[in-house]
Amino acid sequence: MPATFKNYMIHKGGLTLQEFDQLTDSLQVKKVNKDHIFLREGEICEHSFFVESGLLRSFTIDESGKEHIIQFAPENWFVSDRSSIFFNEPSDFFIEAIEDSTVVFIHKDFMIKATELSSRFMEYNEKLLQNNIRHIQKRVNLLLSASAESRYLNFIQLYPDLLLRVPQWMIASYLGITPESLSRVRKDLASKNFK
Amino acid sequence: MPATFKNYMIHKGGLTLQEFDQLTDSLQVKKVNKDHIFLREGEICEHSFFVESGLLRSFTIDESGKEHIIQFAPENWFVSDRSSIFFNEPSDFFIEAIEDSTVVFIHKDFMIKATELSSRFMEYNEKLLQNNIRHIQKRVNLLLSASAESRYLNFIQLYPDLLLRVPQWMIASYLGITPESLSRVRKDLASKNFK
DNA sequence: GTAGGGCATTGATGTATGGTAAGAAATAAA
DNA sequence: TTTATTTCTTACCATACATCAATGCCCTAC
Repeated sequence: MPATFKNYMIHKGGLTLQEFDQLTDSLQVKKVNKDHIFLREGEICEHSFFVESGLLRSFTIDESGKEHIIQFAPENWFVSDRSSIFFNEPSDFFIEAIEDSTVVFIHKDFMIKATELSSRFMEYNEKLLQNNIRHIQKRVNLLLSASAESRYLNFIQLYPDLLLRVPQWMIASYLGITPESLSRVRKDLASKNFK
Repeated sequence: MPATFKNYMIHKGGLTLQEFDQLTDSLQVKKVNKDHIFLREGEICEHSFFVESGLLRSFTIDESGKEHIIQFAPENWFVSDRSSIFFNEPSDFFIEAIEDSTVVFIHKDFMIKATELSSRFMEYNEKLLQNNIRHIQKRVNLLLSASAESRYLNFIQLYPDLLLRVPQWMIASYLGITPESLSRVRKDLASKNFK
């Protein structure tokens, strides 16, 4: 039984206890180890994932074999390939556990049924979508306009908790720079703070 | 009467003629000149804009005064600041006409009412949202992983028609490079094609 | 026609970030 | 504990792209 997720859906997702209980067929909770892969590039994404504990990431791999991190998903976050689910297309990216995690597998039916069942859930779901857009949009803007250093500072502000949990090379990958560059950026910042 | 928009809504948006006619209060068609500004940074966005003819762009201006183009909107495209509309927040960006244009001002009520009126429109609207996410997501991935040259090539593929209509410095701005750099990229590509 | 403003190109040079390689430090494995 | 493996740092050099400045090219205005 997905305890955390159930609470989350009832308190934030706008579902009643009764509604939620009608939907449990589409849910599975699993404990997975670090490095477990939930989705591979080319597969069609059938689930959203809700992280009850632990930490996931989604990332692409480009032609030259480099990874580019799209998103981190710590406790109480969702991660999936919306486009793959919605358009039934092969996914562009991978989803993987960075830590041992407890994850709710939410079959795509869940969203459909929940939307039919509850207009409050529907509103919640649209809010998620809109939030998602806002977030990606800001990221585009940062990538277009900001230096590596200010993108890093922005990251620290947005995800202070992740700083400690995520290896630096992944943060670098999220920022669109190399681990070496991030190391240098950090060195510069440190020296500035001592002046 | 917004002829093109009406057709568009009926053929693609899932509205019936009757439904559409109930919603015209929320619509206004305007002819505007090149350089007309529809939305400024800091304002709360009250409308989506549908381009019947002409060409719009949305863009941000960073602290150092540089413009960064978010989106081009030619005929039959929508442009707005979804986040500003949905969350009632001041907008991060500007929307402006690049050409003399005929534009439908769609008050935010339109979407709400149309969604209540027609479940087919609701589906259409969600499809728009999902498409939007897919698109921005791909752009993030390109910005993270691809060189200026391949981003330009990608742009040509995606928007062959815009190539001719949009000044190069704006394409450069969309790609996240300077006009000078784009000029050099083009020079390189041209020389490659003669070998 | 001439004048002026935006736009594109080009060259010279600067800067931020990348690539490579080595070593240090941390973490996991044995 | 010792050994491996991964991660982080640092130094040196390479490269992509930015910046600055000059020139020419269209435009449109007059």
